Amino acid sequence: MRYSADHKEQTRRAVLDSSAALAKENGFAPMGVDGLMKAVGLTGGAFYSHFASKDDLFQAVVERELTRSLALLGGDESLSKEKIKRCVRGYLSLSHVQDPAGGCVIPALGSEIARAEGPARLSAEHWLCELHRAWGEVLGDEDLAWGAIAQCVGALMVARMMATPERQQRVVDASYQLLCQQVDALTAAD
Amino acid sequence: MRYSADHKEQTRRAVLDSSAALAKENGFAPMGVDGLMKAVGLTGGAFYSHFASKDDLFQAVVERELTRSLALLGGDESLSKEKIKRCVRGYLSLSHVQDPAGGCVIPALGSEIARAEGPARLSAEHWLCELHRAWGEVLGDEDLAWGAIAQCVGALMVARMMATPERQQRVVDASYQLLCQQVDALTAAD
DNA sequence: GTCTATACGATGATAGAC
DNA sequence: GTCTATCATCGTATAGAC
Repeated sequence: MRYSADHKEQTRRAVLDSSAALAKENGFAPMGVDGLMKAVGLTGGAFYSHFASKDDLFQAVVERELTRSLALLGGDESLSKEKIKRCVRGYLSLSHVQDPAGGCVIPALGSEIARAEGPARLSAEHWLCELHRAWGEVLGDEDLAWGAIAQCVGALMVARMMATPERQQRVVDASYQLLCQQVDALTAAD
Repeated sequence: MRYSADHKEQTRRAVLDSSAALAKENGFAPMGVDGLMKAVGLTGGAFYSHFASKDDLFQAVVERELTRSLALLGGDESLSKEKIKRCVRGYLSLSHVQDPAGGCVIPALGSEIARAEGPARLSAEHWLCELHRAWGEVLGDEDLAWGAIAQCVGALMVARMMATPERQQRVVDASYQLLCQQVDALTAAD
């Protein structure tokens, strides 16, 4: 073949990376196959050597993103309350608010995922439940585990609707303080 | 004129109502002007007698929705902790999770609003700050006011990503319990 | 595997008849 | 104000040359 053995895999990975960032930035639906491939230096026609359809890409993007986020937030075996607090601190940060392309997929594409009825939604459900299980084990409180996840997702969405950095910071800080209080209250009760 | 005086206003209202529901259900971007007008029994061409552009409609939809939600959640002068809890109970309900078309615009179109740079985003910011002010006054805790808003938004988004009603219910119930605990803790400290 | 060219439908928006 | 007809553009996806 005219192309090296792993060239295809590398290209597919590049398309996936670029598409994920673009989708989180501007939404998945308005993203065109043409512009998507141009972003990695190729033309639209080459897309279908790597993905069966745009829907196929959506599923791949969601799975890639969720796997990455899970590894970042709860994949580690040595999870502890302190580590969760550190993860949440990073999640509820101004830099995360202002960098949707590099951040978590849930606040960016959550509603699109919720509307999807295919495997993308099932992946999201599975990942969220997995994170809930991990956090619930450490926190010892299943309600708080769901509440913390919802708090993080909601705070980021609300902060991103704010126009000024000051207000964005205000929202994520408030959520972080609340979460810390709740986690610390549990610790005190141990 | 061939049409009664308030006919235009009525039609505009109908388009607005229908578009808001459709946008919350399937997203605003993928909604076509043609299908949008067909939903109220008209053809696509008539759209531009009521809105300058699709962007103009987006702005109108967001403002309409936010005004309505604000009235429902914090517009009343007789706001109290108990009333906030009742509002939150309705917000964090299975019926709300399963009826995006009739529910709050923030979890449904939040990311699209956040990406908008025009008046729609400013409207959202203003409305969220207004709700925060109202809840903050009653709760006497500004952090908790932001946290409660974020909790509601996030829980609804997370619940909508769940595939089964049981898991959806689980998520919103957990968030409701947490919020009640926090509000009651404040009341006890009064 | 990637390119160019193309088929085909849907989109946002406008013009003119009624 | 609403309709039909139309334009220009862009969308996804495919076919064939290299």
